[in-house]
Amino acid sequence: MTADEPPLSTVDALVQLSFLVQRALAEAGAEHGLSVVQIRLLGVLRDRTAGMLEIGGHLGLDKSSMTGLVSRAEKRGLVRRSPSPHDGRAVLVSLTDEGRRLTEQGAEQIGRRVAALTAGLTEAQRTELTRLAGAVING
Amino acid sequence: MTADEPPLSTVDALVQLSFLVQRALAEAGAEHGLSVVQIRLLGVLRDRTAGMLEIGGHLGLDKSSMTGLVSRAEKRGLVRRSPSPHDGRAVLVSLTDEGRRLTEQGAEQIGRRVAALTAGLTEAQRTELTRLAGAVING
DNA sequence: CGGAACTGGTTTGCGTCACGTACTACCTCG
DNA sequence: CGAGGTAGTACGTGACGCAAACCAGTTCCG
Repeated sequence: MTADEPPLSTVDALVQLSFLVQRALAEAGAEHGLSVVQIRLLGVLRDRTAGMLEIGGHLGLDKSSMTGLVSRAEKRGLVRRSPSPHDGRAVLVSLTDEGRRLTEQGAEQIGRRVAALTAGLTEAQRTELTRLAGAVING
Repeated sequence: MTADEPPLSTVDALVQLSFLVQRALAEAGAEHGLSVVQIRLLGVLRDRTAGMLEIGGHLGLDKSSMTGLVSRAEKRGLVRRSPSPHDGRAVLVSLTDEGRRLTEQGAEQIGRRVAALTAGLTEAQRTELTRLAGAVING
């Protein structure tokens, strides 16, 4: 008998939910030896190709943190560094074929895991949750 | 003019929302030199006093990870290790007064930051979001 | 043109965090 | 008592993350 849990505050609910999602992300990544940060890196590069600084902006990381992050991904053959044609200082980071393959595959698995979290909701509830989450995101 | 964003899938919405919340957590913690993990540690200890293994279970961490985590918190005077009266092997971890103070204070700041995320919602929407998140959590 | 100021990245050094393995001390059960 | 399981710790390794110093191209301006 699953006891009725005490009602959560909005804050507690969002915090706990975020941990659930993060854990799903971490587990999905672990299947391919990817950390959450690496997953985010691939996610950012999915539809664009960007410089280190720009990626760091998306991820909220310092540029000095980027070097190692990208280098590790590069060493695994997921990502490629190429010199910017317009700026001799800059570097463009993009997915390799292997990286793209892994990104698609990972996205699918993350989808499955996160969807499983909402398996207990009705379709209407899921839609509503998505709408509300979207409203928060586009604050 | 904030352009209408494209509609997000449920998965994308939850993932992005989780990152927003995690960032709020990280920022709130940073004000006191606490990492997200340390915050969680304090959170677990807020209403109970537990052994290393039990805490590790709540946090999803290996017992070997716990030693360092608790030791660092102990070094900052936030947490105390005491021998279990019933089991010579075990150790009981509990908050110090300083740790409790910081926990309360941090909880309040986290509350503010997370609440700020939902500032754009109506009260009814916030209630509904909380209900749906709760349903996922007790899924 | 030529130097000053700026900018994108890397390097280095330090601390946090997480894991696996190995080891100690302490139960518990037969 | 001895075998086996359990709670924690120690140690080495690796991913992260930041700050500060540094380099090489860029841009700005006189």
